[in-house]
Amino acid sequence: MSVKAFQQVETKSAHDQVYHILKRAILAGFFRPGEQVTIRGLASQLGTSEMPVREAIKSLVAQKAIEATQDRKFRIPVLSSQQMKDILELRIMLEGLATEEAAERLTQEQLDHLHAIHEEMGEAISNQDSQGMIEANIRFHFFIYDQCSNQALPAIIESLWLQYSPTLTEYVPRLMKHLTHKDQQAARILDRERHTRLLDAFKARDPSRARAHMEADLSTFLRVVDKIGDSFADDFEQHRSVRDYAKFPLH
Amino acid sequence: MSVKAFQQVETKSAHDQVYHILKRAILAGFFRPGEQVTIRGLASQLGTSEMPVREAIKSLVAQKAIEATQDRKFRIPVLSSQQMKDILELRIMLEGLATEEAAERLTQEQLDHLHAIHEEMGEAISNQDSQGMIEANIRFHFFIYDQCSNQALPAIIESLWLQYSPTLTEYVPRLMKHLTHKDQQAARILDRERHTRLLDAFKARDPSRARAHMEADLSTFLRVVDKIGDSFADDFEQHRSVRDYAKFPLH
DNA sequence: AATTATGGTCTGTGATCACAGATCATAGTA
DNA sequence: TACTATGATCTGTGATCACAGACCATAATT
Repeated sequence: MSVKAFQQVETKSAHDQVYHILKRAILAGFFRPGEQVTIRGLASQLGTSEMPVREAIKSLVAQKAIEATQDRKFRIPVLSSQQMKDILELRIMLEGLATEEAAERLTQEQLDHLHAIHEEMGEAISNQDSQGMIEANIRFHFFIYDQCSNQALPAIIESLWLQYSPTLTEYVPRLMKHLTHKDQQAARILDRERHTRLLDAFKARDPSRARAHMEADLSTFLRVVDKIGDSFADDFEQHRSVRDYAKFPLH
Repeated sequence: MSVKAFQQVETKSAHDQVYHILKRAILAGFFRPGEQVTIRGLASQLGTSEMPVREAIKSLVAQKAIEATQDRKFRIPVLSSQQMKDILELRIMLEGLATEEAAERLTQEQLDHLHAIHEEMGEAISNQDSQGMIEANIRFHFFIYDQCSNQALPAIIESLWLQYSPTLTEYVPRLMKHLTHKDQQAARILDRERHTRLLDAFKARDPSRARAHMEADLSTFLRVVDKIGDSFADDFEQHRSVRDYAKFPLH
């Protein structure tokens, strides 16, 4: 289910297509926290009518990926640093478990596929293709999670990512400013470094080491968020901009 | 959010009301696994039009509380014993954590409220009021989870309950048959016994003991499901019956 | 000039309708 | 009698419309 967010979904229903497009767009950082989303706006930009968009938005509201405000509008949630930390705490548990379970089951073929995604991500970094980098990162993680033995787990992890991604995307460049220049340089290849360490653990057939790496990386980020706190969270504003959905075609 | 499923929701939107009614109905075992739910059927029985019901169903589909079948119908999911075990495994982690966190924060007032629910459940058992027993049980658990420090946790737990409750309700009487008569007698007051032990741990201000009790009880059930397996899961059929929504008034 | 009133616009909401696909009972046919 | 064909019915789906509330810019009034 979750990795399908970045695959072509072969459903005939317009509602499902809109739903998956919006999920992809949210995960890819296409929306900014606090940004308002409107039914008619999305409908016209996606070339469909209100109905499928309404249902998709309501579905995402149920998953807390979109927020229904008191004045009867929809917007992308703005997470406080406390909410970020809460979700990170759960991510450490759940993605740690999923990583360990996946490590116990990964076939050579699946490992090769992970390597392929890893290479794609390397190319995206080389080409300064941040969009491609983000998408490769998502596909890398969810390909792992989808291999875990607990079938209920990937969906929960995905729901956390959906809540968390827009604020995360907004946080990252701001977190960068709090790092030294040397650390910034390191951070640019950090994701890939993490993936390399994970792949090593997978190759070594060491599930607990794989889990430890995943947990450690998320814990590092948790500490950073905890340190920075809400010091810059107050300037999330209501965003409204013309959106280019060319990357998420409906047909 | 979650405990509100059993409170009066003061929203003006028909969609939200239908959504909460359906959640309550699902958690309370009102639907049987495999049972078909239809938009027009619910709309007429709830005295509203198709639109709010459509949106509510789509929301619940996104949470996997309702399943969209391949032949374009909606039905209550039928979970295999493996799916039950997967969810139970996550429940042990998540409800264990939530219980521990709640135990660290419970005020005396909240403890008193838990006692009150505990008493209600005792009366329901005495009166053979199974509906009241189930609802008291739900309120007892979610009142605890709602007190945990991690604000993202209760919603995840609720989503697991929504997936899990219909099949669980169907399982229980069948599991009973696999117990000895003496064990059956014990099982009738099992829920209350569990709650008593939990309340003791809460009163003793012992979070880790509270967590251990919660985990142990769920683990016991996990072992039972594992032992019984899918031996009787094949006779879940498509149910269709006239539903009495009198207990879930829309207005 | 400052305040109030007004009207247009944008929002979600609920209702209704036409339609296509699936299903099933019934009637027609071999 | 057994099989087939047909038509009624039920399903979700998508589109469209009217409506009320919020918002805002503009005009009228004090």
